[in-house]
Amino acid sequence: MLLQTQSTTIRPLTTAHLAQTMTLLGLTSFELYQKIETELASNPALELTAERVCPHCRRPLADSNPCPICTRPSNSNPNEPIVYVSSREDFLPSKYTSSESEISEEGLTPDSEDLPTYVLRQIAPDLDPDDHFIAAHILTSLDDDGLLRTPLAEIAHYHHVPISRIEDVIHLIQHSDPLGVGSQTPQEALLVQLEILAETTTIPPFTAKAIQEGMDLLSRRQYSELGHKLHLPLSNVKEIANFISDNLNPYPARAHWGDVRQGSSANPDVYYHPDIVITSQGESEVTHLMVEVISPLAGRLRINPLFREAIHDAPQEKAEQWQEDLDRASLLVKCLQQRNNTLVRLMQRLAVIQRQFILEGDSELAPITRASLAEELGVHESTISRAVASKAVQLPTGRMVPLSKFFDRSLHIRTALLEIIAKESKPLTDIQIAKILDKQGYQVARRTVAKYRAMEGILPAHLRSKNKQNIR
DNA sequence: CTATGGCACGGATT
DNA sequence: AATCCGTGCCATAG
Repeated sequence: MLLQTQSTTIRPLTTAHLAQTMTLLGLTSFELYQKIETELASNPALELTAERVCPHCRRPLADSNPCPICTRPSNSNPNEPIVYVSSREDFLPSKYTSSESEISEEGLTPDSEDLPTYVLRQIAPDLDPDDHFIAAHILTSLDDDGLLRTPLAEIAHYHHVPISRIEDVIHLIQHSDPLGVGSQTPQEALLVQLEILAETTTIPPFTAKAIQEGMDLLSRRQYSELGHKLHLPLSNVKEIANFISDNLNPYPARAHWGDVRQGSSANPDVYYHPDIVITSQGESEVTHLMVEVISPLAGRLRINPLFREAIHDAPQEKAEQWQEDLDRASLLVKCLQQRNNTLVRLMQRLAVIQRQFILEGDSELAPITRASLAEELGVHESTISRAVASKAVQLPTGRMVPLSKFFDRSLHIRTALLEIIAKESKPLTDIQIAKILDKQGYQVARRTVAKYRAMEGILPAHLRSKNKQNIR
């Protein structure tokens, strides 16, 4: 394996060293930024050097290694990705909103973890700063479906504000992507989506009414009764039902995270900060991948040499304090290096294994486990787990995905499934889908097909029509 | 009778 | 040790 980061030979590990490395590894670049910032402010032994820039390409460099792009041998293997630590200015966390830290604490599942942050970024520009707390509270209270099950009164009481104000914030949240998040019921979510959709599409008459008044009948598919209630012929009711199942999603969070496209209709001010950025260079056969592990600092963290000098003739009463500062500082620097080193090695390997996925998309994702990678790299499994958890990657397409997606065991099958359903001329049952998948080389039980379908938010065959339009 | 969702079990993964 | 995931069995809706 070429291109290692030269500088870090691993020294004898103290337990403190180990513990801190572990901690740092699990942090996102934003959290890292916070940590270093406070340390920098309180510890005189640390200093941040001026940013180092590659003399050739003017690329900012975050470690002491030579510029990986300019020093790279021209005959290098194109499959060998360039991985390095970068401090690109446009990803520096100093630009992030400060409300961030409050959001990501609750014990959410990894998949939904980023939803609150994602939504908050969208609404932040329109949000009264005083309401940030409320928004954060609401967003972290969402269940896995993106619905808010907590009574509004409870939230209002907690923040000592009138319910109407909570409702205003929710209104804002509901109208961001995924549409309808933060609704209290599936019904409400549908109505929000319907409202937006009405601007661009024609909607069967009485759809809103059907949702409002006949939700239970609708979900139970008791169409004839519903028709009776609304005084509509059965054909109209079926039309409404089909429209809803084709265009609306009662559980806003279900199939949406991961589909996040940047820049589309989302607010341009919205900042989604990756911890790792992958870009591709060149075209066709000789595409090179460049992987940047984002360093949250413009410049390099090191021990202040003056401080190191000064400590020799420190006044008696300060000596102990200073020594402690120095130790802490050097520990942090070392651990930081090690964190970066681990991440670089991890990405080095991942970029090779998942090259196809990065370039081609979901269907090419190789199903690998953290454990197998840990073995290859010769590190403990938990190291990989930590490194992978809660990190966001920006792919060359601009898509943001959680790093954990690189370890998704079933994604490739799910995309195959998605494709089958997209192409179907008439709704296929789970068993039929299972058979087709089997022909394609994916052996899955019929029951599993059903689960994947649910994961993707696709309705069962009998209430699916061939109309393959999505929300928006 | 067929298609699907719920529950729960066991093995793999973290 | 805790959690996740695929799967089989069974009840239920259509």
